[in-house]
Amino acid sequence: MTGHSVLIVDDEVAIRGMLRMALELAEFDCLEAGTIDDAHEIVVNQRPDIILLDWMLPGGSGLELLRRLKRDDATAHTPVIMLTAKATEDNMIQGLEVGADDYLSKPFAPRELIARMKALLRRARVIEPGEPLRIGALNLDMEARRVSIDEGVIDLGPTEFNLLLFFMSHPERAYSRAQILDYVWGPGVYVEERTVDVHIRRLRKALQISDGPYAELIQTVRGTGYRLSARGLELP
Amino acid sequence: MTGHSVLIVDDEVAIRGMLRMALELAEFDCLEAGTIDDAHEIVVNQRPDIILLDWMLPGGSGLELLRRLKRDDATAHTPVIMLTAKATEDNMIQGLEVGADDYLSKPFAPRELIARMKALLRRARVIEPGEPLRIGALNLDMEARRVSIDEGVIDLGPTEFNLLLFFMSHPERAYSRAQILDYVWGPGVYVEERTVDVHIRRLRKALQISDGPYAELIQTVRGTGYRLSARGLELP
DNA sequence: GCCGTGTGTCACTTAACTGTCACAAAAATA
DNA sequence: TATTTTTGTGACAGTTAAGTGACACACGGC
Repeated sequence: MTGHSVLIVDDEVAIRGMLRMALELAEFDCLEAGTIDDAHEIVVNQRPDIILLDWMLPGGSGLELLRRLKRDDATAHTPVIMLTAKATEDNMIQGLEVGADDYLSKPFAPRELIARMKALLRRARVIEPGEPLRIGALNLDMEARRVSIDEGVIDLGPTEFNLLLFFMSHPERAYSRAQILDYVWGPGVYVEERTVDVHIRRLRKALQISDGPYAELIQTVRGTGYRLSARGLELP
Repeated sequence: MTGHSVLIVDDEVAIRGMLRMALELAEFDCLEAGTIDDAHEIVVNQRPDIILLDWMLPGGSGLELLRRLKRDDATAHTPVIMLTAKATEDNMIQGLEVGADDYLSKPFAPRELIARMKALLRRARVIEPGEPLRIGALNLDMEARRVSIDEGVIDLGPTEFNLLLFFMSHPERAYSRAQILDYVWGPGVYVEERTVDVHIRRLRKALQISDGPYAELIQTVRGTGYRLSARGLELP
């Protein structure tokens, strides 16, 4: 994992410094930007391999930069990790809709940041904003917040929708209940871990409406949590 | 958030007392140490879930303890919050290098400390991503927590998965049953050594599903234990 | 107020996994 | 070959994890 370049976008010099130190120890090349305009310019000219983006930036939130990047073909495929201050409800989901690829809420462990960066770089899958997510005939439209199988609309509550959105944007990977809570409910929301089970069940039930095997997309990984995977399923 | 144990490492009794009070209110079990040696011993024997570590300690700085822990596989993943007089950048560099997970500079609000501890604990159980492990067509995907041969998914229980994970990350080397128990079951777990045999058998059986010689990967080393080796096997 | 909807939690059921045993088979030793 | 030691194997019961239905509460709209 050498030679990858990271762009750190944060307005606080101290935080940039800390991140830079941590990342350089992990052999990343660091670029820094304090404003959206700087960041945009650096992205266009220097093409970092990955972007760490603070949620709160002067002159528009991080979302604004994300939108600008994703609008531009050249940069649309750069993976972005969003750093969120904390518990601002559905930052996460909102960001997913616009096209961030992963999230981390402060305070976070440098180790985990690096682990996630590596995972993203390896996977090199980037969420396309606006593009509907689809698996077989299962279709999730972020903008309309609607899910359908073939032509049949699936009726999901907000939480189930977010849950499915999360899984569909992170397929083929197991998540613990704690992680799912973090991602879907937001950091700092304290609910029982088993609440996840109940919502998983509701989601599965909703997906079962069709006669396809879509309910089996969401698999339980015993002792760990859950995973969305289409492997081994016969999908149209 | 009940039942988590914290180790407080600080040489000032007054500070330890204050921390203990705050943490017990938040339902943490507290352990205390005043020196590095004490701390190290407690960590090894009692396995706290998280460590609060003062930067300045007699007989070496807190960093020294961090280094010692890091060197030891078993404790390398215990999250550590470093308490610093003031967050100097120097501290951060060195702290990050050896693996502290968060920093807090005195004086700090107990509330913030607890918030950060909770955040760290919640993330402590993240599923560590890693490079995919493969031998021939046998593929162990840590992120998905799934094993496959060619395209066929192998169904493993949690223990068998961990066992295979252990062997695949330490190939070509024989381990005693005691060692295997230590690594796979975790230290301090008392089960019969022959339990390993049974799980080895279950693992072999699962790997035999395919017609390849994958079950023979796990070899018996008579009088010693077991070993994973691909030598002499015809693998695609 | 009164609904309907969505949500989190609980108690209970069901299913899966685990550890241990007793015995069989194999290998080492005599 | 007979004996001893070590490992393989199938079955069992206890334990733990996940599935499930019901309920109570909060919320927004009427």
